[in-house]
Amino acid sequence: MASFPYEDPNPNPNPNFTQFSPILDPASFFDFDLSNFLVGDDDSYVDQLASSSSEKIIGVDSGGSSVAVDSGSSFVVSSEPSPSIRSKKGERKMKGEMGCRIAFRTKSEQEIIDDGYKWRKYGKKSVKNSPNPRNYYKCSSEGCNVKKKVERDREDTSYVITTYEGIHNHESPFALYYNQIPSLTSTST
DNA sequence: CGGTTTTGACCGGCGC
DNA sequence: GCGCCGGTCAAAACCG
Repeated sequence: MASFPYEDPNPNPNPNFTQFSPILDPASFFDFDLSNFLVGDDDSYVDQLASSSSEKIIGVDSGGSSVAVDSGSSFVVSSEPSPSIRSKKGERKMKGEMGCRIAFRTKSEQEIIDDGYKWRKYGKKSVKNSPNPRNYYKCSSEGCNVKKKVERDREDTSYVITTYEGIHNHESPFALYYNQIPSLTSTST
């Protein structure tokens, strides 16, 4: 089922879904409560997750695809960085780099969720909506300008909100790893 | 030595 | 025009 917009041309930075990577080190980052995702079409997702927690949320990406998730789940998908930052004319004055944005909230004590990619922290900022700082990461791979934002839930510091921006132009070193697993490769064809 | 992290400064956009 | 805010960069420090 396409519960989540996992229809990108490239592997998302968060393949840690039970149906995708049963081989990914579960002891590392599979211990989170993946049942909590964010849904929205802009930055308001934080506000949503802050107010809603036990209701079914329907997320719609810019493409028109609707996403339904179970109670408590939250997931954010956007083909654009921000639908509200475009000019009043309706034209996107954006540089046009990032393709999609995916945000999800996970219950974890550590915000450093290693998804298999190499991230380099390039900034830290305090957001007004949260007493906690927000960390900015960028994919270390050359040519891969994928960015990641990590911050703690302002309501539940037990939760971590991770926002991915862009699509990796390369396979995750981890993906390559489990791609070599004959048990998994058997899924192809 | 290379790569990464850290922290402050700087910048662009928006609102008022 | 100024202030606020979020986002990014950059120099230095640090670690392996």
